Amino acid sequence: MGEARDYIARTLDDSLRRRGFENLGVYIEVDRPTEEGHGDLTSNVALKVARFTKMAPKILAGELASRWPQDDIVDSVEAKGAGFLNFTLKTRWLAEVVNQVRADPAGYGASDAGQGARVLIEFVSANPVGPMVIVNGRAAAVGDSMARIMNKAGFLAHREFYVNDGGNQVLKLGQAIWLRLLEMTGIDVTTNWPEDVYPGAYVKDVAAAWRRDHPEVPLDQLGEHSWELLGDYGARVFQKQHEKVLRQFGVEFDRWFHEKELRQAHAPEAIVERLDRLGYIATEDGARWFLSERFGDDKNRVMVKSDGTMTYFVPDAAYHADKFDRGYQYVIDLLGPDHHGYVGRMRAVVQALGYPPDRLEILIIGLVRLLRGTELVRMSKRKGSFVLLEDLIEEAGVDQARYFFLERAPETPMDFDLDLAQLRDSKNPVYYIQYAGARIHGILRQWRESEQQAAPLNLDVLTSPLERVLMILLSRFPDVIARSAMDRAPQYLPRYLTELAGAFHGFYREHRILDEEAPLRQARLALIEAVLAVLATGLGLLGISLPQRM
RNA sequence: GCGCCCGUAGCUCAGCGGAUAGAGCGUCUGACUACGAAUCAGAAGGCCAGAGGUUCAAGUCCUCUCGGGCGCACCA
Repeated sequence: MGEARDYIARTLDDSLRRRGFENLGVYIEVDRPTEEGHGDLTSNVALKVARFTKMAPKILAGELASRWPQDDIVDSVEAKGAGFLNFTLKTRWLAEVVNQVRADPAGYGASDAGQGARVLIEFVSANPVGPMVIVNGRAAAVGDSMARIMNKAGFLAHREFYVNDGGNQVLKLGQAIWLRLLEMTGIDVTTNWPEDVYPGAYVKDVAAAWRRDHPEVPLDQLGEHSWELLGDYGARVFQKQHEKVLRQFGVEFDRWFHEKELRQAHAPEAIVERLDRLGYIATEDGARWFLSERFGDDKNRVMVKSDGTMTYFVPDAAYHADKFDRGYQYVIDLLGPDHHGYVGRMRAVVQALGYPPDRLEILIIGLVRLLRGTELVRMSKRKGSFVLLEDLIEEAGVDQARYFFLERAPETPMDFDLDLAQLRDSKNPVYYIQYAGARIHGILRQWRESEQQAAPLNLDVLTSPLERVLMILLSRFPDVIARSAMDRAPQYLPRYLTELAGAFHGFYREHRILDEEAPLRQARLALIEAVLAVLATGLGLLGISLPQRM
């Protein structure tokens, strides 16, 4: 399809030049039409260039159509409407896509849209002070699939999880573990529980685990001086947990980047010094401020508090500098909805440090509201009440959960209906796609078990409209992936796969395969094998399985 | 108050400045003695929140208004 588009665009350009219209190439667009009956590809170039050619779009389109050269790709050209050119491609040419897919079933869909650009996608980055919740699952699904899609489209994308194990949060976690340890000795800690320490009951398990690992330590020797130690222990426990749950969810990170390492290397201090040398640091009220307003931020930001400690922002700035220093051309952050107050300052610091600010792409993952039926489930990390990602995986399954997260635009707020996600019936759209694959597997299985002889493959016999629709969809696959990668929009893929599955189901109802004469049978088998390959690749990019039987 | 996201069919949402705005669910009608009915064919359902503007062309871009969500710490 891409090939046909390029060819048509070139030919249009030639025709315009022959008429004496030079340099109109940028106005040539060849797109897939939004409506049926407008051909396989369409161009609005006659409308676009009207003000340069001083020709009525209708007339120019008519002339371009009537003088279209003979070729193997375009079957017919029609001038329609206000000046549109509608191209119908030769069915035989389209059928070549079947050979293309069969030549490399797993590789089909790849493109060089990304031109090998190195990309770092940071996502989830949940603090290691508690279990992962459903919102983390959305970021995990989006980030992971985005990386898979971008890699398929010729980018070199890496996945990274930033572990906030260096700050105050970990101390607070240590304090909570300490309190839970005291509790185990019979002391009442709940009555005077400190307000800013997580009361979540899950900390009890961590405390118990620590006790098992360190039975020799007398509990009365623990105190405030132990918080860091206990916190580090807890952070490691939770990171392990995160890794495990994410792996279950089909998400692997290329690197877990520890804030602690940055601190040990004094990278945060270096960042403040760097900004200071550049003249972007001012001292006021005993604190050192980054003058981020100069770079479009709402207000200046404290980097070093008056007590000498650094704000969370500083190591994070150092982390981002590190990303660019490692040679990534695109740095993509997927942040939670509660972080969009953070975007301005991060952009500002990147710019201040001399990195290209437009290469920092911050995508805010929309809020996930949980419903059970119509009832809103309230979540609060501080109160310790929330639905865990592992519970969701258990209840809904990986395939369903990932599909729900990936079918809509990442930045839009969504309602996640736990009841609906648990439905294991046809209402769940992921089955629709998987069922198409299972049907094809069934037919291929039956074919292998039959006594039928294979015939030489001749794609000329694929002439029915329903076959044609499948071929067009197959040929669009690389474009869909490329566009999904360029727009950072994984949601294009579920929609495409639903369309492909639907086209297959329609074809399947209408046409027989194994009952046909050998040439047609062979060609249709090849066609559905190609459909299967694309379904498998597409679902694979989404991290969704394609079972052979359902 | 300021900033970000969102207002499209009864519901959940697509829609890369182009032609008659789409899909799934729900509703209604129909289709299996045939490779898997978790399927298919069809119908009904819309002042794209509202008002201005830019454009040959606006659901799409710009401005304002209204409605919903979220964020605006010497917290992380």
